[in-house]
This record gives sequence, C-alpha cells and structure tokens, in this order.
Amino acid sequence: MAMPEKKAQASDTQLAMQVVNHIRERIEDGTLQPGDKLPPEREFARKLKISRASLRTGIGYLAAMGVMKVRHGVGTFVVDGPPEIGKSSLGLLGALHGFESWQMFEARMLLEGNLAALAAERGKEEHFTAMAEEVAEMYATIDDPGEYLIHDVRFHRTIAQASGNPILAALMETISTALYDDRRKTVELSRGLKDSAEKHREIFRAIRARNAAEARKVMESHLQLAKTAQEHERAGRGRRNAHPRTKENGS
Amino acid sequence: MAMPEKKAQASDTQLAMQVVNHIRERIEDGTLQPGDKLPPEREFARKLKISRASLRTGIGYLAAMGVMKVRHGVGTFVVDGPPEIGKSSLGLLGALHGFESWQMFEARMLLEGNLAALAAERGKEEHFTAMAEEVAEMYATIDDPGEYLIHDVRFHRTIAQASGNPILAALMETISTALYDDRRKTVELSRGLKDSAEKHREIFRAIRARNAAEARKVMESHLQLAKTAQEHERAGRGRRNAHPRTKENGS
DNA sequence: TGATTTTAGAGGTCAGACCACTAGGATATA
DNA sequence: TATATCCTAGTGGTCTGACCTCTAAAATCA
Repeated sequence: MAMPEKKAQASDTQLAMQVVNHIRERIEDGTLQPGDKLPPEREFARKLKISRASLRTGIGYLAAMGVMKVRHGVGTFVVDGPPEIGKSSLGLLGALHGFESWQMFEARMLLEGNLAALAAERGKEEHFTAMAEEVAEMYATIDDPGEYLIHDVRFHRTIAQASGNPILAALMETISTALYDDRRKTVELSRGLKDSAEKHREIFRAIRARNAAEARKVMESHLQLAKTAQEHERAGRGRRNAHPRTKENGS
Repeated sequence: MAMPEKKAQASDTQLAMQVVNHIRERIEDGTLQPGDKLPPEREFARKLKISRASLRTGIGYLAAMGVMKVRHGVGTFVVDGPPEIGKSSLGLLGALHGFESWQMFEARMLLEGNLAALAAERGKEEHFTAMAEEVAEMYATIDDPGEYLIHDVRFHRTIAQASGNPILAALMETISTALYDDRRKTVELSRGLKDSAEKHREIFRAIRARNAAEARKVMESHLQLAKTAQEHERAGRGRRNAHPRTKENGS
C-alpha cells in the first residue's frame, strides 16, 4: 500500500467528494473491482443519504478521472482495462497551454524508450510470449491496416506492462491515446507496414535479449520514423487553418 | 496548433459534453484565458439553452480534469498556474490498480532526470536566473523548512519549464503533487536541508553548463536521496496497516 | 426459427425552490 | 478616525420529483 492520502482538495463540493471518498474506500478495501457495476443511481443515492443530483456530480467527477464508466440505459461501472491518467484532459490542457505536436512525440518517445529499456531488464517470459505473438500477428495482417493497428497497440501496451511500472505505463497510455487518431490515419496511408513490422520485431528481439540500451534505441528510432511519416502526410494534405477548430473528426 | 481533435468519447453525456466542447472552443480561439471567470451558472445555462444541472455536470467534468476551478460563492475560473494532467486521478487509479511507492519514485526520477537533461540543452538565460535565485533562497531559508520547500518546488518547476516541453512538465507536476504530502514531512524532519541545498546547486550548475548527462545524473542522485530518506522516516514511525484505509489524514 | 414489438430498468435532463459561502458595503462602536 | 460587526448581493451547492431516452432482454408474431 502506498499512494499518499490525497483527500478532497480544498474547494471541491462536499457531497460530491463524499461520493468520491466512499467509492475510494470501496476500491481500497477491495469491495469494488475493475469491471464491477455500481447500484442504480436512485438506490445508491438513498443509501448514501444524498440526492441523486449530488451523487451524479460525484460520479461525473470519477468518470472524468477515468475511474468510472457510465453507460446510458445500462449502468455505471468501475473502469476496466489499462489505467489512463487524466484520460481526456490532455486535449483541453493542450489547447489551454499551447502544447505542440512535437512535444507530444518527444514525451511519447521518452516514455516508450524508457519503458522498452525497463522491459528489457524486468520483462518476464509471459510478456515475451505475448510480444512475439503480436509481432507474428502484425506480419499476418500486413494487408489489413485496421487489424494491424490493433496488434501494434497491443504490442506497445505489452511492453509497458513488462516494464513493471504501471504508472509509467499509464502515462504512456494517456499520450498514446491522444495521438491515436492521427496515428491511425498515418498507418493506414503509409505502405510501410512491412517495415513497421520489421521494426517491431527488432524491438522485441532487443528486449528479449535483455539489452536495455538497444531496446531504447530501436524503440526511439521506430517512433522517430512514425513521427516523420506523420509529418509528411500531414504536410501533404492541405492545411485547414481557417478556423482553429474545424471539427473534422469524422475519420 | 497541434493536439489531435479529441471529441466527446463515446458514452459521455451529450449536454455535458456540449458544455465541454463550447468551452474548448472558447479556449482554442483564445476567448478564454487562464484565470478568466465564467459567467454565473444561471446566466450561462440560459445562454447555452440547457438546464443549470447539465451545465454543472459539464463544469464538474472540466473541474475534475483540472481545467476549471470552482470557488463556492465566488465563481468558476479557468485554471491558472502550471498544468497538471489528471490532477486528482492518480490516487484513485493507484488504489484501483495497485500502484506502489517505488513506482512513483521511479516515474518521478525518470521524468525529472530527463527534464534536467533537456533543460541543460534548451534552457534560456531567464531560466538560469530564476534557478539561481531559488537556490539562493534555499540557502537563505535553510532554517525554515516551510519556506525552504516552497523554493525547492519552484526550483524543480523552473527546470521543468526550461525543458521546453510542457507536457513532460505537466506529467512531472502530477506525480510531484501526489508525492507532495509525504515529501513535506520528510523535508521537515530531515536536518539535511543544507545538503539538499548543496545538491540543488550542483544540479543548477550542471544545467547552466549545458551538461545534459551530468544534469540527469545529479538530479537522479538527488531524488534517490530523497527517496531513501523518506523510506527511513517512514519505517521509523510505526506502521498502521490494521485497516487498509485508516483515514488519518489529519496533519 | 427468426424478426418485431413491448417493456422494465437505468441513466439523462429539467424546473424551480431553497441553502451556504464570500466579499464588500453599511453601520455601530470605541 | 479607526475598527469591529452586521447585512446584503451575488454565486455556487443541494434537493425534489417528474419526465425523457437508451439498452437489453423478454414476449410476441410471422
């Protein structure tokens, strides 16, 4: 047990924080596990002796932090899957503080490079097996960019797990997610899937060989390529800078 | 301009997201700047043609992400100060996924080490000046742990800024905040403030000399010391493991 | 058997009354 | 005048309870 106690920062609504703390306790004592479903709002509110509105405020808060997941008409669940710190805040904070693309890439490269190095030092057989599998799948789906990407993501995620540091993994997950949309387009358009698969195999080999320095280096060069590819592609299609927000999120 | 468009992830409430997106646009087009105040809820809700409840849901979401700050009886403001990704989620996610202390330290050390190296490469004169000032202040407040800590934090924050990558800076800020409480106790209890100041000066010198490798190394050894000190101190006072959550968050 | 409709359960939104906090102005007091 | 106290306007916080919408599964029909 570790995380320093971090109770309701000053200024957050009392009742909402009551909900947050209640749930925190349930999580800490193991009553709530990832994937579990919360009681219906009306019932839960009655149990906590607060109004449904307040309960919802608290749940909204948890949802925003990526701890809970609300499904309309179905229920509210404890989030499952890899943790992501600050799930959806990167975009907003980015707009607010003027983050730039190259900074995202730099952050990602730095994190993944180190993740790869740590994975080389601490990875377990099971991780290697999983990585090998994903690499194989990449080769197998080299003609199906959509499928390919799934294994690509899984491969990187496995490395993150193998690093043995879930916090770093979560940070990486956060950044990757933010980069995801663009990356998807890139991968789909670039014919370089074979080269990409090759690169991934190199990374895998370095990690399995427990060569941390090499793992870091290959990983960084891999991401460097992705970055460059994306920049070219981005430069290719005309810029749409008329209005800062062109809501072209179709894809 | 950079951040990939990241519209309402599936499943988030429509109206609340409408608020979020509205504010996002205002931020992106510069209408809303850090520190700005939002209109009163009743008025704002009327303007957006949604109920106050929905508006509040959206604002709560933004507050949870660390983008907005609500002050009871005063108003709602765009957050000022250094960005922090996933402001308050680390603790919850930690409890949920079992993060451990050493992982926090490792993450911090990795981030700050790289931040220091980048600062050495890219820092500007103004940053060096600010750092020098903080170091001087540290020496000056060596007998006042409370004051000392303020400059300590500012010093590290300046390095983060000097790195030129606000995303990495934000990540480090997040982790530091989570570590803050414990760290505070540590610093107060350890008589090593003089050594600490010394260490900070070393870091500063390495950065100003633009010696990235040295900066990283010294920074890491500094944090390593802090970690060790904290562990000793933690071991010193009796453990309280009876109940996983002993709500002794007084102090 | 397979497609369609119904329905129960859960979250989403709303309106409007009332509570609580903050800051600053008005007033009383020394 | 200086200072302490009170009052009040403005703003967020909470509550109630009705009604809307969505999902998934059961019931029904072809």
